[in-house]
Amino acid sequence: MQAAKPYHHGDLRDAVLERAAEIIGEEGIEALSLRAIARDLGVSHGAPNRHFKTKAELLSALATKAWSAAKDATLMAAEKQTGKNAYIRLNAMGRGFLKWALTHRALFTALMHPDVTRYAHDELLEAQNEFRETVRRVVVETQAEGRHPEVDSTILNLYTNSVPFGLASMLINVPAVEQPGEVDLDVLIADLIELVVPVKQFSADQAQ
Amino acid sequence: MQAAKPYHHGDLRDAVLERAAEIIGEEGIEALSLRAIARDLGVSHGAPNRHFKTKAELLSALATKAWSAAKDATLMAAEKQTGKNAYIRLNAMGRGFLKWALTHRALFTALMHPDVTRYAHDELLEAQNEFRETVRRVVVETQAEGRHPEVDSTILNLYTNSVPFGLASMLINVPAVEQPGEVDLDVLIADLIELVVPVKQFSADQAQ
DNA sequence: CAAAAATGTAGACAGTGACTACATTGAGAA
DNA sequence: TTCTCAATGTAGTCACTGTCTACATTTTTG
Repeated sequence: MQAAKPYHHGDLRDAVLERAAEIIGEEGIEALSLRAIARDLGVSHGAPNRHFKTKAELLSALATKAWSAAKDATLMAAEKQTGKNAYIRLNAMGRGFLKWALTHRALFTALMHPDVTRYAHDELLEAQNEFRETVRRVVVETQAEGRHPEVDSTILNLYTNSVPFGLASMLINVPAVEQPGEVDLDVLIADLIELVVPVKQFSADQAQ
Repeated sequence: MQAAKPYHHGDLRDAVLERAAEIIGEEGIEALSLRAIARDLGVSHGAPNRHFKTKAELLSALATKAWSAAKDATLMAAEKQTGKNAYIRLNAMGRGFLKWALTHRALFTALMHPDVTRYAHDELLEAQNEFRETVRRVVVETQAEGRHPEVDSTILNLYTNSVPFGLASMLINVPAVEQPGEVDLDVLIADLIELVVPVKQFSADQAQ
């Protein structure tokens, strides 16, 4: 006979976060319920409360994870362009972030959820700050290389961030916005980011 | 003696929508409850259901109202620039929209709520479509005047929309993003939109 | 003026978040 | 190793919520 189900789950905290992301993706954030998660994981309805005192705390933790994952995806895109100039790296970061957001919609949703701000924990602010600094550093570099030198760097940074965030928000949350096909996605993303951080100027074979 | 409270409220549907927006602004969308709205308005807990069969329907109606208000604010900004070229009109629309979003945060939140998409009614799609067409027309005009002629108009339209939407989303929903002061708001908005739809080129006294 | 549609009320039900007291387990101090 | 206690899971409870019913009141309409 099989060993009886152990009293302790072992990794309930992560399992709850993972299932929460699944439910948000499948049924929407409004349908998220601690008790349903507990049922799905085969634990009692109170168990998740050991790891998240309130539902807001669960959302906050999910958003923290999302900021961290977004930073990783953005950084990884930049590292493929090590050695290149800041334009090329920032362009890659924009594409990397946008691709991540569109392929991890539940996490991006948590990231931008209007109520997460209200109950932001220190960890959340920390993860969010790391993301922001990661981007800001390269934005400032592009400015040193001649991108919009006339503009205050805070403004340029806000603008640069707003495009990927706005695009992801609209494509994910706004009904009936033109949804790109699977194949076109990378091209669409590249065309859009090119408008914010142009790099075609550095590509010899693109000379028109 | 006072006349007894009338059996019928008179304008319950609008009152519910208005109170819902207030609650979202004050306590967040997660705290929204049909029963609390009913209590606040002094009607029985079931009364709102006569006007909104489900909570999702209420959110959908609020989003519809929001799209319509956003369109009005955007159009009104454009009409002040009648006769000017499309750059100037589109720039004004961007500023008008962003100003509206930042001064009507609850409505903008409803507009972008991730679950509204899921239960979108025809009216919502209609209101959203009117907004999109309003913007798209002027975007296409700017392109005819020489703005990014190399880009597909759908891409340019997505990009143009993404900046105000992204900025509003970040400033409203992302914790600890640089919050501008009251006085600076118009300047900040103008500087940001200038990056998307430049108009300083048309202003003689701005020649550097 | 009568009938019917619209609107509001009151009660019920299952599901939820959050709290409690209690049970089981595992890790570190003795 | 054994004991102790913090961490983790369980089961019960409570107020509250969304939604559904049956019924009451008002307004509209034919």
